[in-house]
Amino acid sequence: MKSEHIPKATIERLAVYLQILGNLGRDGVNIISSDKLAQACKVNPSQIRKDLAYFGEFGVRGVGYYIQELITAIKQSLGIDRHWYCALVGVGNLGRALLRHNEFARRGFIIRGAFDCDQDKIGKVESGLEVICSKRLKTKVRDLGLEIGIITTPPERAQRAADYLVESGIKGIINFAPARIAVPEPIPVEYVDYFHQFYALAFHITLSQHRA
Amino acid sequence: MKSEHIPKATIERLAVYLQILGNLGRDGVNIISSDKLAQACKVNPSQIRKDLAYFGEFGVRGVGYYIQELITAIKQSLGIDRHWYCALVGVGNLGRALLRHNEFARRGFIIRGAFDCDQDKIGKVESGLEVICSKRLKTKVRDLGLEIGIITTPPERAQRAADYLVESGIKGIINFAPARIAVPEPIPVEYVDYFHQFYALAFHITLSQHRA
DNA sequence: CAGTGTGAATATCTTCACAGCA
DNA sequence: TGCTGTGAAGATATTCACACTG
Repeated sequence: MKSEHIPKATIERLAVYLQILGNLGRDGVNIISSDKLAQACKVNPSQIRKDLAYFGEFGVRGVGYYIQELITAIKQSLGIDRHWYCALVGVGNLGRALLRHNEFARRGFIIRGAFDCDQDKIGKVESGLEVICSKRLKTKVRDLGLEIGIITTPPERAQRAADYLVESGIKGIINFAPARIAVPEPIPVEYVDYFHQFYALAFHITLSQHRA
Repeated sequence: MKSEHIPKATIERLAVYLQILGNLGRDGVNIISSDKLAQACKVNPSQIRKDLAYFGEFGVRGVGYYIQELITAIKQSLGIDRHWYCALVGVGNLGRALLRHNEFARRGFIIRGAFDCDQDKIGKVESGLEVICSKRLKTKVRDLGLEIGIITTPPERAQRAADYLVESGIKGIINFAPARIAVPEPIPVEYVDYFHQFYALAFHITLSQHRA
């Protein structure tokens, strides 16, 4: 297959497959069929086969998928078979929590620069990183090889942070601030707000109670 | 319209609309058209009108939507025009970070119980909450009126946490642990893993570089 | 012969286009 | 006149069903 346009939903599911495969691999499982994997992540088996087919042929007919190979293949497909250096902008509560969270490095997203525009914060050290003035992003992005920007400012400062990042030549942005940002077309932006999931849950609970 | 089945994507967008409307409201804007709102969140204007139509008629023809009214209407539609009491299971790094994060209470999700199965943690106080043995969930869920369970355990303990929560009569679960969990049909589960967004971003960046 | 890979069929979501109302 | 609300059309995504292969 190796098609051009890949559904957003496929990417999300690949991340889920990866998670499950990782846990299975740790449990010592070596091979899995699309049916079994489908059960584990509650999707349709053909969905899995189709999702994988966008990137290549990773299975063995009559057998299934070798877990370690499949993990490698998915990581390659997503582009996470390598390190990504990140710039974090906004050293508030959330920013500090993320800086301390060593899961980032473990998953290959290495925060190498912490930025803020607050004079009181600049120069202080957080998790081994000196907080640098946001206006110096451009130099640092170049010198440290930063590719991903992580915005953790308050909402009203998110756009400015995005502007600095874009200007500095960043390749993509993850925005944790509860505000939409505008960036030039080619730069991808992903939004993180786990309250969305809380809202969805509240909605589903309310709905089922309404029916009852 | 007031239809029965509502697309998952619609719920996600409602959360986005809410975010933008909130920011606009704070900026003193009173009325907005679906076109203007659509620009702000980069979706199709009909999409917004259709999303809202699932829940009722909130606009004024020839005028647009009164922002405060619309916010109220969306909150009601999602079931977040009230408080939700939550149980947090797993007082590790992530659990502690969430307990300290007062944004939860501000958005109406009040963590009233912190649970763990580690004897060393039980009895300690975190952000004003005494950590309680997970086995005592049932009593506490009843006594404190907890409705939502938040799982912040390591992946290998997520299923057990889910089992305790289900057994205790919880109405819905948010799972921050990087593992899928199985629960009986009627109980809704939402997964939170912001690395999914990092993966999606890495994918998009890699894709665009590959094209270049 | 079990289980993948995939074209065809179905289901779902999004966008269009315009009727209808303030 | 301007913008909502919505049926119909179009675009996308999911599932089916089976040919194909190790």
